[in-house]
Amino acid sequence: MTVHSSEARAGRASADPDRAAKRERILDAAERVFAQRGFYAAKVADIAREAGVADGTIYLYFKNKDDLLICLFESRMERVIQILGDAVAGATGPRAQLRAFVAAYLTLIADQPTAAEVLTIELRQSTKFMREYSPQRFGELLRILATVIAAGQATGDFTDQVPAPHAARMIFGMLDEMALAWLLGRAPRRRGQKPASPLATGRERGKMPAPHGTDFDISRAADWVAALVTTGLERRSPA
Amino acid sequence: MTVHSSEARAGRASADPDRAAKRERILDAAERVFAQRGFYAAKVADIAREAGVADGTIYLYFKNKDDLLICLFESRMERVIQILGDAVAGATGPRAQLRAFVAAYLTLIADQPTAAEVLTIELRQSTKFMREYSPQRFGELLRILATVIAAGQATGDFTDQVPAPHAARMIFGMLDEMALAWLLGRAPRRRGQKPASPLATGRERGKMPAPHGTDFDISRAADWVAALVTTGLERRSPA
DNA sequence: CCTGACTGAATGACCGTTCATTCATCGGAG
DNA sequence: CTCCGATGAATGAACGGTCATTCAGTCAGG
Repeated sequence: MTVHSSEARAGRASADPDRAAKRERILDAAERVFAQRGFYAAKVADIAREAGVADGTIYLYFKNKDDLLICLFESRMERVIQILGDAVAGATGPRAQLRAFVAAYLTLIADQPTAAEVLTIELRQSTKFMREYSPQRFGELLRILATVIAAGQATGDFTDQVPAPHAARMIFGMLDEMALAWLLGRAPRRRGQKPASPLATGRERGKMPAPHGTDFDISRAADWVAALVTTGLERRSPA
Repeated sequence: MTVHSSEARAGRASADPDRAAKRERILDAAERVFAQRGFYAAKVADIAREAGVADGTIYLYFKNKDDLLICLFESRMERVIQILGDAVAGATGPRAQLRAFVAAYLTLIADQPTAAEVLTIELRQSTKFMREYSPQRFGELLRILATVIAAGQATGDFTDQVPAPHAARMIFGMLDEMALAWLLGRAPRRRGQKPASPLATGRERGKMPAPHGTDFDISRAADWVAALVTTGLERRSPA
């Protein structure tokens, strides 16, 4: 399908650019389906339908369902790291860089909620695996942050009470939790199908509108995170 | 179908205490198996064997596999909340209470790594579901923390730049991430069986000893978290 | 004997994966 | 330019393996 004018040329030419596009179509579909149903509940057939291809076609592009998840992770994570790296590079001085990182991360979540949902929620279904499987990507993200902090410690802007790598981990934890809270607090489910949750196979409980009433402006979260990270909770000077 | 937990009473004399004990045996077994294999990869038969009962027996105590996970969650989470509540109650003043909470949480992780693994890692396999399903328990935990913070804000010990509930979330995120890092950084796998990870069905990569070389004294983590939370990264006074 | 807790082999549904087949496209021969 | 066989991407029905769940028995205690 599609292949109109362009590809023509040198015989097999259609293979490369077209192939990549279809691969991307499948990844996009997988992203949507995983986000909606969760990895384990997502059927390969669902993804195929969503991508508009046959079940078997998926196996021409990916080794198996696991491979699909891994490739999706790699693809999206690369994008994330790119953006965060740019954000940091675009700021000057540890404080500004730290703030830029935080803001960029949360903006990313807000802008790409579907991708974020997969990275933040569904991939956790195999966090243990993912972090064992591709510590690089995830470590890369932490390293960007740790580098900023270490730099700040070197210049004396930041205290060195907390080792930079651990500080980075904690900050990531804060961001991750805020992202999670925000993602779960949005309009609950999308389409008509079964309510997605991997476990909900059994009964269907009346879906509560939002987990706790958790629903907030995520851009404000950046300020909260930045405030907590830089100045902490304690009042600086007595009242 | 199946009994509703507490109903029994009258009927069989031995029924109640005995029954509860066996139920607990199954829960313990499930905890171990889930921690080792992950929820989806864990077979009901594995849990039965681990508990020393027949497959069918599990269904005399739990409605189904999902129910088993839910009950496990409820059981362990109750314990956690109890302990954290006590820790806070045992300290005086917002700062001390905050520190007590942090220390108690991480101590819990260190003392009960198996339970922690289930709550922190494997339950995440269905975070979306769990948090939708039982927001109470999880919210309870956050509320303990938020209450401490709000109290501190009221007394003027803490800044109110960050709304207490969100501050609580962020702190929990930090703790969670540190717990995760520590749990994943320990001696990788236990028994002989397949390497547990739900996804690793495919190839088997030479298991790296530890994700990044992440391995640290978790009790020290309490200090880091407390430091970051209370005073932040920025140096208080110029160098 | 009853009773009912317990057993574990048997059942059946479900889904990832395969593969025989289809068909659009292409290049060379006439 | 047209025709023809080759090519391999795409298809989707069917396969096979894996478990969760069931239930017809077993048996110990009363």
